[in-house]
Amino acid sequence: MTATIQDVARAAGVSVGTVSRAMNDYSDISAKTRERILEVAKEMNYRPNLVAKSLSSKHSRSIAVILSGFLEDVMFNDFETMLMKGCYQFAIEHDLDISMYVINTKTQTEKSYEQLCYEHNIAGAVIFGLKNTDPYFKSLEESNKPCVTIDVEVGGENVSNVTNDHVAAFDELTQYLIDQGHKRIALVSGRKNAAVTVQRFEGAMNAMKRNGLELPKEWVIYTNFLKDEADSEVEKFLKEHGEAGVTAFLCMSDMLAIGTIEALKKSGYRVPDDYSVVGYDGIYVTEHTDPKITTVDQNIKDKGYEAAHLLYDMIEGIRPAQDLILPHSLVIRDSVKKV
Amino acid sequence: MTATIQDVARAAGVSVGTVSRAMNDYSDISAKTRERILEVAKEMNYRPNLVAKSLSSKHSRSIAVILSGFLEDVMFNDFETMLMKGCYQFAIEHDLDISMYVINTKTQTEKSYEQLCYEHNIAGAVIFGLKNTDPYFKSLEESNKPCVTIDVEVGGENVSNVTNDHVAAFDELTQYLIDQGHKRIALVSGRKNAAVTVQRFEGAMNAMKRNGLELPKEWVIYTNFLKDEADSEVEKFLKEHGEAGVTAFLCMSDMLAIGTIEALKKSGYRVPDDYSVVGYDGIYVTEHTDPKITTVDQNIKDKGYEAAHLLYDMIEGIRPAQDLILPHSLVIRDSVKKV
DNA sequence: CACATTTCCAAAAACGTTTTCGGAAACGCG
DNA sequence: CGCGTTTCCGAAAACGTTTTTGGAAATGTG
Repeated sequence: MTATIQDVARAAGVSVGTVSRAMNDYSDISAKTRERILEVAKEMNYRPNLVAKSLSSKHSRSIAVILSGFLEDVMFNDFETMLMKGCYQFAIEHDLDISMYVINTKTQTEKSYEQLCYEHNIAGAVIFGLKNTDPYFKSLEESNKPCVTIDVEVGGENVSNVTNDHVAAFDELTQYLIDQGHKRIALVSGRKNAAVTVQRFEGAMNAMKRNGLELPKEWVIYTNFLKDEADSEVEKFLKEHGEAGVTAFLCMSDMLAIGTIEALKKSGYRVPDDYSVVGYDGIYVTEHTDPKITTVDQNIKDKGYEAAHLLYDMIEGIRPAQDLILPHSLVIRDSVKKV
Repeated sequence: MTATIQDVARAAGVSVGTVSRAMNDYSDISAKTRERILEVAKEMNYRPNLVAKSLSSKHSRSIAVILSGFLEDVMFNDFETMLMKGCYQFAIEHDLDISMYVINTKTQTEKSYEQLCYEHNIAGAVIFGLKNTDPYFKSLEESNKPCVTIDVEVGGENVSNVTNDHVAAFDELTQYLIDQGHKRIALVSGRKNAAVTVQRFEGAMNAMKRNGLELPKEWVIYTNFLKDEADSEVEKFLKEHGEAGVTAFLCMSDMLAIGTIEALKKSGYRVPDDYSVVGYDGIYVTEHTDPKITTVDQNIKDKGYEAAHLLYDMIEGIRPAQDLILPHSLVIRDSVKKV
């Protein structure tokens, strides 16, 4: 079996408390005994039991990534993975214990955020995938445990948010389309009341108004962010408003852009020759589609890293809860043609 | 703060042991007191601290997914995510506590598998991403904790392996190409000595020999499973052996297929009209490329689910360690043309 | 009714750590 | 040398559970 602190203590001829002090680099121990204990520990291949450590210790070095709806949507694999990579990167660099938990709307009602933290003895979490109707909104706000949400504004004393300036980013994306000469632009939108939808819509409108452009009601196509919906809805749009002279589709996500392109191709059009299309998110598929999709990269891995960073600082009392707005970048590829 | 078992005991007027018995549905407690305790617990919103539970309890209900090299390669996001989804699915259905750990070749030397399990009090793990030179090979074999590897044969009393019949699958894929009339087929291969490469090579050769086909040395293109390598190597191949009359590229992974298609397009060829290409893995990008790529789907999510399942059964003593071969399926799409 | 058995529960040990408390030894200073 | 500090470390409490042990009460049996 694996050696415990008791075994090390016995072997080194000291008490367990002393071994603990040696292992944790405390001050009230002589250099000589520390050396000796460390040596013995190494020889015995001793590793502290993190569970016991976590139970006993006052301040926990464990954080978590909480993914809501992970098991439900098949779409955004990249997003979650890249986010986690960022978080894990930070955790490893700072020797934090990190784990991942999956929740959904149902489990959110059964167990508060604070309870989840308590159950697993974690100091805080980076939370991704919350819908704005989710019970966790209240749960987080009321919680004493710090947390960092991604792309969703919660409020509360202990909750930070890491996001991009989606309004500005979408404005920029729209402006790019306009700069390429597009004047009649259809908007492929996400769920009507989702926070991200609202922000991106605002960005689009800002750019259009600034350039004296109109966005007729019939030109906005609503979906639930699902590729297949974009596919069928755009197909319908082409049938109904094909003669309206639209030259470009401004999509609120990359998956919607992919669906849009599929619909266009199916209807016999070429992208970008007949219609231009842009996406939003910067998931890696956009590099491999035909044509490669012009999009806004959210740098999701950095977001994960910075979220973990901020969480850590909140836990350690280095930084207070705050909102962090990370830079985005317009990625120009092949799905837009100058007209 | 959150209620502990002590608080519940006090509130219900019983001892902590009794509360524990009530919560865990043990037999030696009267139905009446159980009811009462459960009620009190519910009212107080009591949730057992899983860390304490895990420390105290003899048999742990925690399993883990261990990802090796997670932070290194940017390529196979899908793979890991889908695998995890499968594992988490099983865990949630069976009320297991599941967590995820990231290791790499370096951390493998520092800490054995058994130590990692001990540190986190986990009963066993599903392990993905091991390279055949990794230190964990020995570590797993010597370990007392059960584990399930994915796609990699380790050996040892407590280690199972969940995989596909890659030889048969690649044979099938090759046969499909042959059935479509292709006789001169180039092979875009992965790392020379990797287990998966060897198996897939064998499958390809089986099909070719059976059909009386040859595979000249110059027609096998080696890569490290990286898309960009496929891109450049195939480009080189076209320059050097463009006149050899090759009509199809048999790729050992989907990413290689994507790279191959890019190279072909860059060189002015159309897929599948000028050259046919097939991939292997079934990652979701292949559905969105142009053309959509014909491939072999490994059903990675099922693999995750079954791996967790087998792990659980090993822990509970229901099934012994064993190798599980899951079905694959040929997914015919648009990247192959009949010649 | 006496005794054996069963049912139920309280008390306490155990899990492997950290942390607090207190005291012995070493040291410094007059 | 005596006394106050400081340095170092052992003992024990604490973290929140589960599990073992033992015994009182309830039940069954003759």
